[in-house]
Amino acid sequence: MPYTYEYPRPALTVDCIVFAFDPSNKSLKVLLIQRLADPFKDSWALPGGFVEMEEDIETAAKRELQEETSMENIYLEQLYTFGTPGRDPRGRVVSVAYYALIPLQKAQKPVAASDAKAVKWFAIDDLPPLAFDHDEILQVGLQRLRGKVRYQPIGFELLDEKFSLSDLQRLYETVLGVKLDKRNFRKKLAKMNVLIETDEYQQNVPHRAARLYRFDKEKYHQLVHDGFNFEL
Amino acid sequence: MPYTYEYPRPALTVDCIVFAFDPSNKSLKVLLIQRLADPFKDSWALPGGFVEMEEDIETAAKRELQEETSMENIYLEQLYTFGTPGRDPRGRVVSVAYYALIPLQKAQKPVAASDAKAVKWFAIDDLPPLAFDHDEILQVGLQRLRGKVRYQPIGFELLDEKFSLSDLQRLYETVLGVKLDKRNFRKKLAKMNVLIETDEYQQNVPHRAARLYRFDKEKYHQLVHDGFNFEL
DNA sequence: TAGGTTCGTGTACATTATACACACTGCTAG
DNA sequence: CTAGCAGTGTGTATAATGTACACGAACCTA
Repeated sequence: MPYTYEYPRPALTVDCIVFAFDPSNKSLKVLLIQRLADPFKDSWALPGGFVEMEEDIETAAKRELQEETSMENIYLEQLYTFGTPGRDPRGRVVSVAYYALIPLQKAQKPVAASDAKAVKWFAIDDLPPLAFDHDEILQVGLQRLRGKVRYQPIGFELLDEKFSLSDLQRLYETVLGVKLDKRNFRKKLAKMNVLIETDEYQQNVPHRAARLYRFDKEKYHQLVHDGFNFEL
Repeated sequence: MPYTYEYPRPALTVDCIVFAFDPSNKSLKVLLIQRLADPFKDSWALPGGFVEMEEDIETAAKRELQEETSMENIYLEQLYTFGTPGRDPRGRVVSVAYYALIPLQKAQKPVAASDAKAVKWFAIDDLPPLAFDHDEILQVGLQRLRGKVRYQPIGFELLDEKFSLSDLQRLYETVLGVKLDKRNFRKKLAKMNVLIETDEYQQNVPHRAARLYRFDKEKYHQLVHDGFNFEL
């Protein structure tokens, strides 16, 4: 059933950069799919797809994400819209890119959707070449993540509900690519007042177990609203 | 000459928020057009229009801008893409919003393009109701401007090539909505080392003339690249 | 020439950032 | 059972940065 318009129109897609953090080896990971069909058959690419006509763009991104990770309530933010003519060999395709932050544990086993041969986590510093302009999209996403982490503690979105302070520090060190001082890091966190101490401790670690903390979303939103500086 | 596709496609437009700053009365202004045609005939709206098929999205934004302001080399940045179904009564229209920063002097006399009955500068705190979801777009743009000003001195884009330190301070006070201390403001600026003192002074002012400064773009780009904090 | 308006400048004090080390816990392996 | 390994958790002194604050100089106008 064909659709006809008076003027030509680009196709509209979404692409998602799904970031996760693995505290065990301090690596930032991205979820990629292996394409099942041409163009770029068998290449790795960002998960994504066409936006349906009655569907909000962000809803489309969520739908695509859910197809791969079967997760709901994911932190999702619009990143940038890419629309240079020629970025897709099939014709003019404009893609709205989103990035998602998820705790690695909650998405250990991504499943290939119908348009993918495989789905896999890749460490950010060991990526295969990507289809289309997805390399560029990913770079923009990384930059944004690094920038954002400074004035909003989005780091929390990348950790499990309960986490140790060392995990949090490792996350910041990985994303920002710097080494932080343990005592000073904790001092600043304490002042921010967004952590809730729990009575739980790490389990099954071959050393003294660290206390686990939760994250106070209400206080956090207040602070973001007030333009608080979360530099660590 | 009709264009036919297998699946339905949204139309793609750009909208531009053009910010300018008037130091004389400390007001931040936005350029609006009055619509010539339905929908929202005679309403005020952000300048914008359809993206052509062979044209990059940013190029489209620049083109639309030039039609209204006849300025080139405008600071332009992609803001956000709005695509909620129903935001345009004519059908599904996805709009990539940009914001531009220009020195007011360089665009004193905007000219109405073919799709506009009038073009006018409005103070940000005295706006008419806007067509479509342009109120929302403008709010997002304002938020972004306020956020950005803290970690990138985009304020400079809003001033003439040569400006006094008081103008710059007024700009920051207006955008951020705070009052700053003159001596501390200058101390911080001096440390940033992005200002070049000229030998010129204000002309035709009814009081002691202030020295004019220029802005060292090279040093600035270096600092932005290094993640420098421009909070003032 | 007196008065109005904005310009341009420095210091003392409070706050915040940084550098730095060691005893404790809990597990593991001999 | 105990020695040692790995990671946890805690405080202080010093340097750097931010903040509060006032007045004489320049220039124009009436």
